[in-house]
Amino acid sequence: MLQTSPPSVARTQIARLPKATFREHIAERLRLAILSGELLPGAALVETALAERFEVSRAPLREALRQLIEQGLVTTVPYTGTHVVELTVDDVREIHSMRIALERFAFEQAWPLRDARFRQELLRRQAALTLSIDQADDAASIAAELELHSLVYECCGHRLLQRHWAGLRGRLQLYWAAHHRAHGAKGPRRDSHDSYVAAALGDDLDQLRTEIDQHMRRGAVQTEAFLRARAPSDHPTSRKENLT
Amino acid sequence: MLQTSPPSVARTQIARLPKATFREHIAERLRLAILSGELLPGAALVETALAERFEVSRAPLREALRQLIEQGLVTTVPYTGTHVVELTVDDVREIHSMRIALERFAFEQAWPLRDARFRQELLRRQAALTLSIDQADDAASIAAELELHSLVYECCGHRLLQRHWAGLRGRLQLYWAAHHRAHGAKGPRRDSHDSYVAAALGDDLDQLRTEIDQHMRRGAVQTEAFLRARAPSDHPTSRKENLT
DNA sequence: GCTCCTTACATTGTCGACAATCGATCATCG
DNA sequence: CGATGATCGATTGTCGACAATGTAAGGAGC
Repeated sequence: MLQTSPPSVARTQIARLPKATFREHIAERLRLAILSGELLPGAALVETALAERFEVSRAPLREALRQLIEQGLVTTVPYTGTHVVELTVDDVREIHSMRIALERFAFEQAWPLRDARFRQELLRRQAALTLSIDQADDAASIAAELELHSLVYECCGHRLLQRHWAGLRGRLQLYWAAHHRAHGAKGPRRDSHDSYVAAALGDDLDQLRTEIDQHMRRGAVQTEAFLRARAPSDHPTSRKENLT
Repeated sequence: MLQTSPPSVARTQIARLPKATFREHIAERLRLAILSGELLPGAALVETALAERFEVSRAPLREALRQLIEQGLVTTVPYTGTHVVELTVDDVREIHSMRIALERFAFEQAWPLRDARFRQELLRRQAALTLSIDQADDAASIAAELELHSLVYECCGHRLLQRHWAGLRGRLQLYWAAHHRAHGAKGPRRDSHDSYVAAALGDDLDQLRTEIDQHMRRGAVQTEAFLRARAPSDHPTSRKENLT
C-alpha cells in the first residue's frame, strides 16, 4: 500500500490545492535553499533581508523561520541572530545510528506488506538512481538515493514513522549537500545499492538488517571523514545574502 | 554519563538564565495546558482569546502556536481555525510501536554506559513512581512513569534520539492525560515496572528487549481499549497531517 | 419546500512601525 | 597600557490595525 506514487493519482487530485499562505511558500523555499546547499551551514539569516528578498513583511517570514527552527534546520538566539545549523561530527554519528534504527524498524513493519507494486517501485527508483549517477548529476543522485530509501517508509503506512524519517531525511540531505559541494563531484557509487535492493526484495529479514547496518556505516564513515578533514575546528564562515 | 542530574550543579548554575521572550513562555504554558488535559483534544484555540488571556499581542502567540504545530500537538487550517490534536486509535498504535523501536535502540546504545549512577537513578525514579502511585496521585504517577522511561534516553547521550523521544513523550502524555481524565483514577499499577527495572539493571539485553515489547504492548492495549470504548465511530477520514 | 445566491460574522493572514536587547566600538579612568 | 563603562549600529521581539478567507445564517427565486 504505497501512499505516494504515480499510480495513485485519485487521492492527490482531491487533496488540498497549492499552498495559499506566504508562510508556507517561504518555509518551503527556504528549506529547499538550505537542503540544496544554496544557503550554507552557518549562514546568517537576517529577517529584514529575507523579507525584502521575498517581498513580504517580517511576520510570515518569522513564522516560516520558526517552522524551520522546530525542524532542526535553523537555530536562533533571542535578540541576537538566526543561522543555518552547523555541521558536527557527533551529529553525523547520531544521524546515521538513528537511521539504522529507523530503517530497520521500517522494514520490520513493511516486511509482510511488500507487494508487486513495492517491488516494481523499488526497482524503478533504483533505476532512477543509477541513471542520475551515469549522468554524473550529483544533486539528482542525492535526491534519488533519498527517494530510494524513502520507499519503505511510505510503504509501511506508519505516519508517525514517516514524520520522524522526514526530519532525519532533512538533516541527512543537509550534510550530503555540504559534502557534495565541498568534494566536488562525488555522489553515491553506481553499485552501492545493489545488495540493499536485493536484500529488500529477498526473504531473509536478518540479512537485510545486516545489509542496512553495513550500508549506513559505509555512508557514515564517508561523511565523517569528510567532516574531519574539512573542518577540524574551523568555523564555517557566514556567507550572507546568498539567496538566488 | 547522565546529562541532567542533581550532582552536577556547577554547570547548570552558570547556564543561560530563564527564558526571556513571550513566545517561549506562552509555548511552554500552552504545552503544559495541553499535556495536563486542561485543554482537551479537539479544543479550539482562538488566537485573539488566547492573546487576551496571556495579555500579549497575537504575534508572539502565533509563533508559539507554530511551535506547537510543528511538535504535532496542535493542528491548524489556514483562515479557518486551530485546534488541539484529536485522538485516534491508529495514532496510539503508531506511538506504541515507535516507542518500542526507540526504547530498544536507546538501551542498545546505553547498554555499556550503565554505571553506578545509572542504577542509582533508575531505582530512585522507580521509588518516586511507586510513591506517587501509593498516594493515588495519578497526574504525578504519569509524570513519574515518563521520568522513569526517560532515564535511558538521557543516559545514552544521543541528542537526536532524545529529541525524537521528547516528541513521542509529548504525544504519549497527551493520550495518557485524556485517558486518566476519562477513566477517573487509573494510573499505572504499583508493580508494573518491577520486571522492567530488573531487566534494565540485568545483563541480558535480549531479555530486556522482550520485556520492553511486553511492557509497551500492555500499555498500548489498555489505551486502545479506552479509545475504542470512548469513541467507537471516530472517522479516520481526511485527517491531514501538517507534516511539511 | 428546496436550492442557490447573498450577506454578515468570526477567524486567521499580513503589514508597517516601535521597543528591547545584543555586540562591537570607542572613550575614559586607574 | 589595561580595564571599565558609555555609545552606536544591527537585529530581533512586540504591538495594533487592516486585509483576506472561510463558515453559517438568511433571503430570493423556482
